Amino acid sequence: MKPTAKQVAHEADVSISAVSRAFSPGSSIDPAKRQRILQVAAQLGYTSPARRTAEMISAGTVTLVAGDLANPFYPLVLDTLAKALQAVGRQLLVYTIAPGTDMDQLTPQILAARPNALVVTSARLTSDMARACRQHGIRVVLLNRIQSDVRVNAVACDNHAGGRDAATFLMARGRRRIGFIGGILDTSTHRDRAAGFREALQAGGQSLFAEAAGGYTYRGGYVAAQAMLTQKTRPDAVFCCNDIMALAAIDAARELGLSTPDDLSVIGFDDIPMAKWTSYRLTTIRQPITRMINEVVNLIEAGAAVAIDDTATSILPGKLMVRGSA
Amino acid sequence: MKPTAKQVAHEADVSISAVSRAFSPGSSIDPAKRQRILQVAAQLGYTSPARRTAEMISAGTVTLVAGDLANPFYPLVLDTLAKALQAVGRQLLVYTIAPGTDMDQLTPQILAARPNALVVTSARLTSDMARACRQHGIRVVLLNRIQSDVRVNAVACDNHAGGRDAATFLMARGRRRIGFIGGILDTSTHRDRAAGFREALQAGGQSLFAEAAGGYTYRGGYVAAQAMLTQKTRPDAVFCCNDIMALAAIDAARELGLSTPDDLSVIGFDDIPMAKWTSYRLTTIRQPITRMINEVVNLIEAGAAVAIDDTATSILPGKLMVRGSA
DNA sequence: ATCATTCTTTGAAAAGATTTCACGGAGACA
DNA sequence: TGTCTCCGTGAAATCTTTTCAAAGAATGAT
Repeated sequence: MKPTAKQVAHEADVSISAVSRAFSPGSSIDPAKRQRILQVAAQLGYTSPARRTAEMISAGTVTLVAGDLANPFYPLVLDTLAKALQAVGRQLLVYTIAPGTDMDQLTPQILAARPNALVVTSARLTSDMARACRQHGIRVVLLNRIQSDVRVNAVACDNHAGGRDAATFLMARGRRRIGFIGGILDTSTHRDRAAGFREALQAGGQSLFAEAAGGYTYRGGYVAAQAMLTQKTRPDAVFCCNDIMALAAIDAARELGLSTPDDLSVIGFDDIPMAKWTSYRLTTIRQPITRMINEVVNLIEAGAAVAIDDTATSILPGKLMVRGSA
Repeated sequence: MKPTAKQVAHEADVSISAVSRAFSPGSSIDPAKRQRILQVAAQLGYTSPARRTAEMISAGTVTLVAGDLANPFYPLVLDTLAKALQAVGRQLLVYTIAPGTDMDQLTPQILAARPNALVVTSARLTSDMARACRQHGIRVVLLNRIQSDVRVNAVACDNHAGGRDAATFLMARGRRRIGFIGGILDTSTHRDRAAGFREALQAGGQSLFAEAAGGYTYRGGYVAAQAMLTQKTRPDAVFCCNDIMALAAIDAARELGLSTPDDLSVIGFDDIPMAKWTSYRLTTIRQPITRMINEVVNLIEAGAAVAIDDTATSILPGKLMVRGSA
């Protein structure tokens, strides 16, 4: 019935010992032979008992690689994901990496834990990592980041539409000198939000009045806004690529004696809890976190059934929350 | 050399099969017999291979139970802990629970993952849970919470001294109507900070001018501050039990046309990133996160060597960061 | 109350996997 | 070239899990 080591040994024309050795790391065996045995074993569907229990243990484990916990949006994501996974009885392993770093040095650690799935948010997935995951049968879901260079599942907010909505809204309010403070240039969130924003501006007969990159941080957003607002002619509105930069822009304006929204309209993206604070009342595009996480969990759960290499991309609509800042 | 099932069987006067069954959950065996076998096995130091690999896999896993990710202090803790554990090659499992909830319903899930250690922050550890952990040899560390009803390790900031420092500082600035906005009454952070604050006030010949509880949330802090500031005679200073409530107090004051620090001095606790933002420039007690996490990791690593039931409590000094708000 | 049936528990034995052992061959070094 | 060491190997020994058959306890129907 169940495939045994003996069958594998016979098929691969080696001894039973060799099969056992192939499955225990660190035992002395010719790498080529191990490769062949593993291949035959995979074909017959054989797994060693040790590996079987290992799979038992780590069954239902999801690894999250988070890039930027300093942005309050991501703790929110983490919290939502943690609760969603708890609800379906899965475990959540968390790794964080410094923003901008890639995750290659973590690869061995991550793979050693043998998670069922890998959720990556706000961090770059290298193609090496993607390949390694595919090899180990680990389902990968990119959250809020779309990469065309690797074929993986992705769930994101409709950043393009969000950018468009922001532009449309500002133009409808009669703004004529509209600026944009971006995040990190080679991220899909930056690109899509910028593209949608620019596109709608163009459709409304306007073009970008000013532009800068704020690196998704408060500090960066503050510096960028300050620079924009101290020009000879300053913008009367800015769309910021995320909320903390938008809050920074409001702070910078305030520091210069400008008031929002009279002197400067500010729109952000994310709808972090601070956006509601009375000092800010930030108008922003809300990301549908709960729905996004549901989608992620669905993809992970489906992953067990469906073939592993399908590339589903799920884009969910954001929602413009109009508060006081624009 | 190594103890085998046969030895255990002989010692416990049962068959080898029985020993095997005792170790595989769900097999039919008399519970009393299993108990006896497990005890003999523990005495001889025998573990079944399945369990051995299971221990291999989950070796170095630390579980964090976080209660309140909405307070930006805890994402900071999470990030620091994640990086520290990554550095020593351990895995971090994360669970979150709604603030105020206790963690008993998570117990089976948490134990099933067989972590090496459990770090609990901003959540209540029940004595059942503590007992279960002790039984399974899981080292427990309470972070930023001290419970006298269970005997576990704890790492915290010196909340008492922090409260004292806040009071001393406000009095030195000539404040005479000093209020306090607390968190949740039955938390040790609240109690210790309040006690230290009150004590120093008393030593300076003053007493609390006003007092309210803000539940550690922005909303709660805002409401509390608003209520205090709309009294006939309002306080000229408030010490808030954490930073988000302090920011809320500043917002509430601002909304009422009061300025900080002229009309109202505000001091917080934690030193979250937002405290530095130019709209707030919050004077606050900084918690030494890095040192606290180091301490936690030390306790966990030491846990392997030292006996399991020692009750180490490590209190680290905070530091008053003087900015603009007081 | 009695008998049949089923379920649980159990050790013996079979089956399966890992570890040990002894051997053979490939390089390293004199 | 000889010897020594180290790696890879299958056979065999050892260890563990699983299957099997039997005994006993519990349940239920008559």
